[in-house]
This record gives sequence, structure tokens and C-alpha cells, in this order.
Amino acid sequence: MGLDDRKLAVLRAIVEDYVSTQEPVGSKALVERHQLGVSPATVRNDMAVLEEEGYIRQPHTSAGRVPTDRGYRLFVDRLSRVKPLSPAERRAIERFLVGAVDLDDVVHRTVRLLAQLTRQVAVVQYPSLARSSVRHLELVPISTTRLMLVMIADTGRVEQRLVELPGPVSADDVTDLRRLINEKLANARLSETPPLVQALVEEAPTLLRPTMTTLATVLLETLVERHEERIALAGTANLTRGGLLDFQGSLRPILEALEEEVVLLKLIGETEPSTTRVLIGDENEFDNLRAASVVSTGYGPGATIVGGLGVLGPTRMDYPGNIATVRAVARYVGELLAQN
Amino acid sequence: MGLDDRKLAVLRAIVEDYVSTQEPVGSKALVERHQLGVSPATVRNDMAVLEEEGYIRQPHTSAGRVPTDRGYRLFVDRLSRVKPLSPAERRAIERFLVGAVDLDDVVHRTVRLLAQLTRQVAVVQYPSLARSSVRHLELVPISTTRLMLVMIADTGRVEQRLVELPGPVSADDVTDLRRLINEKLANARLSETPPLVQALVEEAPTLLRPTMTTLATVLLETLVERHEERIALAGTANLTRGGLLDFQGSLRPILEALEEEVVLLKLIGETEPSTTRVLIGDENEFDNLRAASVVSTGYGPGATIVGGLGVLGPTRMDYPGNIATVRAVARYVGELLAQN
DNA sequence: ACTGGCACTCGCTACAGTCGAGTGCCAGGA
DNA sequence: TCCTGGCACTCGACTGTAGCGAGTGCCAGT
Repeated sequence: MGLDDRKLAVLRAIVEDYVSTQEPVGSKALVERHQLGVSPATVRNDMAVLEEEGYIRQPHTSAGRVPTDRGYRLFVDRLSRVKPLSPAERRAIERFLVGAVDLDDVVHRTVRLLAQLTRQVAVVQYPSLARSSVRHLELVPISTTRLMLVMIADTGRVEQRLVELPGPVSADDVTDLRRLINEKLANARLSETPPLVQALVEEAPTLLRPTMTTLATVLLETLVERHEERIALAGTANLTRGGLLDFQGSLRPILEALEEEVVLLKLIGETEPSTTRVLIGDENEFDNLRAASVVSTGYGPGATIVGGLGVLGPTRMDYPGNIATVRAVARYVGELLAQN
Repeated sequence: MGLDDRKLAVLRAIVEDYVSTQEPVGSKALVERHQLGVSPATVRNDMAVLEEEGYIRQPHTSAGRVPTDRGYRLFVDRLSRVKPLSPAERRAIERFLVGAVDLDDVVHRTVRLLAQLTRQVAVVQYPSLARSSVRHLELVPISTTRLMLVMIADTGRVEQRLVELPGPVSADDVTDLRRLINEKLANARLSETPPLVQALVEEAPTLLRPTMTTLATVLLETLVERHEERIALAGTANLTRGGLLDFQGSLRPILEALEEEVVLLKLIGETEPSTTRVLIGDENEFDNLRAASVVSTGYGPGATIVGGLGVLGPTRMDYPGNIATVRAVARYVGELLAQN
């Protein structure tokens, strides 16, 4: 497939123009706005080739060209440089850092920041429990037969669960249980807890055995099975920018997809370490999101990844800019987490 | 203003037809679909009066009539009976109850249930801290100079905050602090804590005074000032039902409003005890929501109200149905909370 | 007080005509 | 061999016109 440099330049120009104007771009306009050094007719020939190869297409016969998903892919992979952030953006990111008092706060600020900077829908995954370690487990007596189990992870996440005990326990019992549980589980990675919890039951003093069994069940449920992931979302109003042109006139499928945590997790959660992932159009697995693209990356203190974050918007988005912003925000959040 | 029974019946018929068909309703169609016992011409005369009084209007000269906000208001206040729930709806509500394991879970299930039943946007406020009491305050040592402060409210809400201490504290110190704090604050209503926290500092042993001062600051911040309210949202995709007819073609302002917690709180939070509140069109104070209506009510264990919940949709909504659903859900949630 | 009849309004749809951006192709030139 | 200018063609967007029909307001009659 003969894609020489000029054809690539033409593709790049088409993507850039289309992203900024949102209108199909024709050969004449192209040579006027970019220094391609050739005539419109030549560009037309190149366009014909690009179309044949599936990188661009014509919405209707006598209109300009529009990039296809494949065209965006080539653009992202080979034709674009990551834009450096503007000083204003850097300032905005730094400013958001100060004053965050806890994890909830950090996540909420981050997701709003991302939405504001990229003008897209922003998604931030809370630090995944699977990738966290237990810092402390607390048992708070609520009544004689009820405990509140509070788990604090090293990432700052706190999960709690009410536990109905099989029988009454004394304050001393609670102290013993707390000690036993923490001795066994503190600093363990959550993904490795099941056997430890099992051991906990087996090694428990006979008197506390039934209580410990109940606790163990809840522990496993809370820490491993349920609630595993949480998500914050912001900027849905940005979907309405660009009128009804993006998303072929209906936000319905997009909004539906955004309500499903599972979907969002798949989109931003499954990211390989320290790579920025770009999913364009139907590259993602959800029919509802065929008209959308996602830019996401992992974040975490230091080099480890504890969660994902990213933005979602129309395929016609500013990829270089969004990639730069997502990366920068992820790095800053990582630093922030490292401080704790 | 002479609104005799028949005119009211006409208004009711107009509202019902318009809500279900979404099209301006004319005099002929009206007499066909409802047993009004009079001719179209008579209905037209009545319509002219209703229009003069501001209850209905014509989108354009030769179209049918559409209710105004004022018309909906009259309909809600005087012309509609609350619809009894269908057995299917009752079953759905009951089914959602089982298996809720903690407050987060209850709130999320509730908001999704509401969205599903009403096919509108659902909003649920977490139990307000201002209306809760302290059940327990826990101090968890993270390092020698850092504590995690965990507050458990009687409504099941748990708030946590990392506290940076002025100097190192021992495990015994922590135990003392925990005891002092709980002695003073347990079972206190959160709105009444400020003087108690003040007393806490003044009565603290000299050695613990600086630490207690820091804790007091964070306590006040966490319990009273910050994070006071939380909100869960679901069903935004329902806004796209009815195509672009509702909300005059742009979801933008609605989506923007839904992103502001403050706005949502005003809408569903300020509700008088055990009344269902209906805000129609521009009766609410936000310009962005002039095309929307809100049905909300308070909920809580027993007769007390600890938070609000409701739905938001186009002014053209099924008020009787939504009012019934909102009330029923609120009652069920209240019962659920009472069990804990 | 209600009804049937009638003239009128006006948005909606269909259709025809024009305009123009953009294309594909081809013959000629570097 | 590759590029260019020229030219015929396509087709969507826009405009103007005409007919249709739902719906109205008014009025005279019961």
C-alpha cells in the first residue's frame, strides 16, 4: 500500500481540519489552509487513494472527505505529536491539587478538572482494591450483636460494612478479634487475602470461632467480591457540544453506556502499565459507544498503577491534546497519592 | 374566574392526552377520546376561556392546545388523584429491598429503582449529616503523627478524614483521645456538635491539648462544613426519551444543572416533612431547569426525615404516577432504614 | 347554553428549480 | 513518471410555490 509522505500529510491535514471545523474538508480548502505545495487536483488524487485504503470517506458524493476510524487510528499512531500543555493548563492542574483533604476529594477534583480541561466526559476510577493493601481493619461495636467493619486501604480508600453476628460479643471479644484480624491481614494485598481469611477462621479460639466465621464471610464479600470498583464521572454536558452532529443525533446510547459502571471500567480500567490507551470508534467492544472514542491511562503513586482515568468524546476529538492532558493529570494524581 | 366543572374536565383531558401523545390536542380529538358529553364547538369555547386564564396555550395559530406550567399546576393540585401503584411496581420495589448490604448499596439501588420505575432522572440524597447523630467516632493510627478519623452516623453514613497531627502520639494517647471524644460526642446530633467539640478542647488534659485542638478542627470541618451532603443520580439517559421535543432540543442546560450538587440539593433537599413537593417548570429557581419538573419528597426511618429523593423530567410528565412512585419508594426506604 | 356550519389560518409536505462545493477524469507539460 | 489545469458531472442545501388538513373563532339557530 503506497502511502508516501505527502499522502500522510494530506491525511493529517484532513484530520486536523475536520476536528476543528467539524465539516467535511475538500481539496481546495485543504491546499489553501496548509502548505502542501501541490495543486488541488493532486490532492484529489491522493484523497482517492486514501479513500480506497479506507482512511477517509465521503459522507455523500459531492461533499468533502471525513476521516474514518481507521484514519484516526493512523493519525494517532503515526501522524501526531503529543501537544505540550499550555501554561494555563499546567496552572489549572497544579491549582486543583492544593486543598484536597481526602481520597474522595482527590477523585472528585480530578474528574472535574479532566472534564474542564478536555471539554469531554471525564471518568476516574477509584484506586482499585485489588491492587491495594490493607492498612488497617477496624471493628466498631454498634450493639452487642452488631459490628461495623471498616477497612482502610493504603491508597486511602475506606470501605465499611455492617455485620450481623451470630451471637453477642463482649468488648474484650471485639478487641481480640480486631487484634487477630489485623495481625493476619495488615499489609496484605487484597488480592491475596482469601487464604489468609481462611486461616483466620481455622486459627481462631473456639469461643470466637462462630463470630470469626461470620466476619470472614463479610470480609471476603466486601474486600474481594463486592464493591470492588468505584467510578466518578463528570462533564456529561460536554456531550452536547457540537450540536447533534457528533453521535449522529442521539445521546441516548452514550448516556446509557455511561450509567453502567462495568462499561466504564472496561474502558478505562484495563490499561497496561504507563501506556496511554486510545480506543477509536468501534475499536471498543460496546455497540452503544461506536461513535465515541476513549483516551485513558493508569495512575498510581510512583510506578505502580492503582486505577485508571480517562476521557470519552466523539471520534472527532483533539487526540493529541486529550492524550497530553490525560497523561499530565494522571501523573499529578500519582504524585498526590505518593505524598500520602 | 369562572372555571366550572366541565372546563376543569377539559383541562384534565388536555393534560392527560398531551402527556401521553406528546402532541397538541384539538377539540375534536378530545371529545372523541373522552366522554365529555358535549360537542367540539363547546369544548372550543371552554378552551378559549382556559387559554385566556393562562392554563393552556397554542404553539401556533392553527394547532391544538398545550398545557402551560400554570395548567399543570392546577392539574396537580386539584384535578388528579394519586395513581395506585401496579402490583408489578410493588413487586419491583420490594424486590430491590432484599440484599442491600450497606447504606451505599441502599442509596444506589434506590436511585436506580426510581429511575427505572418513573423513566425519569432519579435523585437520592444520602442521609443528611445535619440530621444524623454520631454513633461512634473511631481513631485509627496510620503512623505516629497521622490518624484516620472515622465517623459513623446512626443513619449508617460513614465519613473519614486523614488527620496530620502536630506531634507523635502513643497508642495509649490514641485510646484516651478516642474515649474522650466518644464520651462527649456519641449520640449527639451533628448539628449540635460545635459547642461540644469546643468543650472537648478545653477539657482535654494538657498533654493532649495540641493534638485535640487539631482533631477538633478536622472534626468541625468534616462533620459540619464539608461533605455535608452527598447525592446519587441515575437515569440521565431517560432525558432523551421523547426525542428532542421535550427540553426544546437541547439537553445541555439540564445536564449542566445535574452536575451541580448544590442545584440538586435545592431541588430535592428542602422539603417539608412528609409532603410530596412538585415543582413545575419555572417554579424552580434555576434558569437551566425551566423546561423541567421535579417531584420530590423526604424520607427517613419512622416519622423523621433524614434526606430527600425525587425525580426530574420534562414538564410533560405523568405527575400522578410519578408522585405515587416517589412516595412509595420513600416509604420503603424509610422502613429499610428503620430496620438498622 | 349548546350545536352545526363555515370561513380562515398556518404549519407541514411535496415538488421543482437553482446554486455551488466538490469530485473524477483526461490531456498536456515538466 | 508525476503533476497540473480544465471540464463535465453529481448531489446536497436552499428557495419558492402550491395543496392539504387539522384546528380554530365566530355566528346564527335551536
